[in-house]
Amino acid sequence: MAWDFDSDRAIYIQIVERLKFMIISGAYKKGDKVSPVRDLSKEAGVNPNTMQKALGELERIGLMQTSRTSGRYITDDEEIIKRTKEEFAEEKISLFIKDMNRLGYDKKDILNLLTDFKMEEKDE
Amino acid sequence: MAWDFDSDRAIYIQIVERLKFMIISGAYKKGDKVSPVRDLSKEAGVNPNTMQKALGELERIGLMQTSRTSGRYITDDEEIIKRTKEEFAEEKISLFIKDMNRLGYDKKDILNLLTDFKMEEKDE
Amino acid sequence: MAWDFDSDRAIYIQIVERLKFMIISGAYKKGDKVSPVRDLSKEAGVNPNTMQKALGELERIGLMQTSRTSGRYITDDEEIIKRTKEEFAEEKISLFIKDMNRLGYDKKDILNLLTDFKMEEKDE
Amino acid sequence: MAWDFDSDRAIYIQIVERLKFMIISGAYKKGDKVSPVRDLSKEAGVNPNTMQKALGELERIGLMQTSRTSGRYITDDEEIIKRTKEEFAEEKISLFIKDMNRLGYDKKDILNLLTDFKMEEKDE
DNA sequence: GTGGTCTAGACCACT
DNA sequence: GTGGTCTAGACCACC
Repeated sequence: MAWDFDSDRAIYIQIVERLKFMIISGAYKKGDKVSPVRDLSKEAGVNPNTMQKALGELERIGLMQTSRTSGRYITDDEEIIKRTKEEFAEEKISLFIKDMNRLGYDKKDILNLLTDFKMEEKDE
Repeated sequence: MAWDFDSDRAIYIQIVERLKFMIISGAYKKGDKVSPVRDLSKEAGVNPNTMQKALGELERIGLMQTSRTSGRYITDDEEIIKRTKEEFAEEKISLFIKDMNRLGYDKKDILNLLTDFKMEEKDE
Repeated sequence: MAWDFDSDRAIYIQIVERLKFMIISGAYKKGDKVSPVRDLSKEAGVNPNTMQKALGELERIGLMQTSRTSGRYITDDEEIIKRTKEEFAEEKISLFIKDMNRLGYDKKDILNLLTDFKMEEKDE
Repeated sequence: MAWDFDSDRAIYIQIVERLKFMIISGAYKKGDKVSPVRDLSKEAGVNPNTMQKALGELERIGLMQTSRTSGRYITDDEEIIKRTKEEFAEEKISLFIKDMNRLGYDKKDILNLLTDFKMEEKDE
C-alpha cells in the first residue's frame, strides 16, 4: 500500500496548482498583471527561485506571458484558459467518480445523489 | 491569500481518512482484526504515537473497537459503517460541487458533464 | 542594429542544444544511459543545478526519460528523435537560405552552388 | 568532449564577421564612409580598442581603407568585395553541408530538402 | 548513489 | 525595478 503522505508534494507544484486554479476560476482575469517574482515569493514565504520555477511552469503551460522588462501577465489567450479549465474539470470529475465507484456507487447512483443534493446557498 | 503549503497537514489526519476510506469501501470488513499499532506504524513509516492517535480517532468515530485483551477490531456495527459512508460520500459530493461551482459550472452543467463522462473500464 | 554578442546565451541553453544535437545526430543512441547530473555538471564545469535545468528541458522536449532511482536515459522513442531532427534540419535550412538571400543568392543560385560544391572527403 | 561555452568567443571576431557581412551583403556600399571608431564602439557597447582591432582586421582583409587624414572607408575595389562574398558563401555552404552530413543527410537529401523548402515571403 | 527540490545570495541585461 | 541565470550547498526519497 502506498503510504506517501502528500507532505512532500513539491512546493513549486503546489504554487502552480494554486495559481492555475485562480486563473481558470477567474480570480485572475486574462491580461492581469502578476506581481513581481520577489513580491510573490515573499508573500508565499518561499525562495524567489522556487516561485520563479512555478511561474516558469505556468508560462510553459501558456497561462502566463512574460515581458522581460515589464513583468508577468496572465495570458490574454482565452482559448488556453478555457482548455485548461476543461481539462481540470475533467480530471476532477474522473477522480470524483473513481472515489465514488470505490465506495460502491455506480454512475446511476451518483447522478441520483447529485440530483438530490441540495445546493448550499451560503458558501462559507 | 493563505499560502500555507500542506507540508504539515497533520499526518494522523491523513491516516484517519485513509483507514476510514478502506473501511467504508469494504477493503476492511466489519469485524476484521486490525494489525497491532507497532506494525501499522512501521508499515506507514510514522511514529507509533501518531498511529495511536489515528486509531483513537477511528475508535471515537465508532469505526473501530478495542478489547483490552485481544486487540483492535473493525466495528461489526454495519449501521455505523453505512452512515459514515453516506456522510463521507455527501462530503465528497459537496466538495466536488463547490470546486465545480468555483470553476463556473452550475448544477445543470455538472449533471451534463457527468452524464457525458465515459467511465474508464480499467480501475486502478 | 542589434549588437548583442552571443556571449550571454544562457549556458543551460547551450548545453541543451549541444546534447540535442548529439542525440539527433546519433552520437547518443536511443536508450543510452546518460551520466549522472553531478558527473555531467563537473565535466562541463557548471553547477549541478544548471545541468539539471538543461536535462529537465531535454526531458520536457521528450528526448530524455528519467527514472528517479536509476538515472537518466535517452528516450527510446525513435519517432521523437526523428521529428526533432527534422525540425532542427528545417531550421538550419531556413537560416542558411536567409543568409544566402541576404548575400544576393536566390533559390536557383543556391541550388547551383550546392550542386557544384565538391564534397570534402576528409572531414576536418 | 569540449565543453567550452562560447561566453568568450572573442567579441572582436564577432564584430568582424558582422561588418564583413554588412559589406558583402551590400548594407554598406563600396566607398562609404565608416563612422569613427569611438562612435562605433559606443554603439556596440564595446571598448574602443576592441572595435579598433576589428576594423584593423577588416583593413587587413582589404575590405576597408584608411586615409590618415579623412577617416575610414569601405573599399572601392569591387573585386575584393565580390571575392570575399564568394569565399563567405562557400564557407557558409561548407558549414551547412557539414552540419547536415552529421545529421545523416547526404548531398542528394540536402538538394531535395532545399528544393522542397518553401521560401518565406516576408524577409525582415 | 540517483534525481529532485529548496534556500540564500549574487550578477546580468534591459528600460 | 523587472525577469533570468548561475553558484554553492543542503536535504529528501528511493533503492
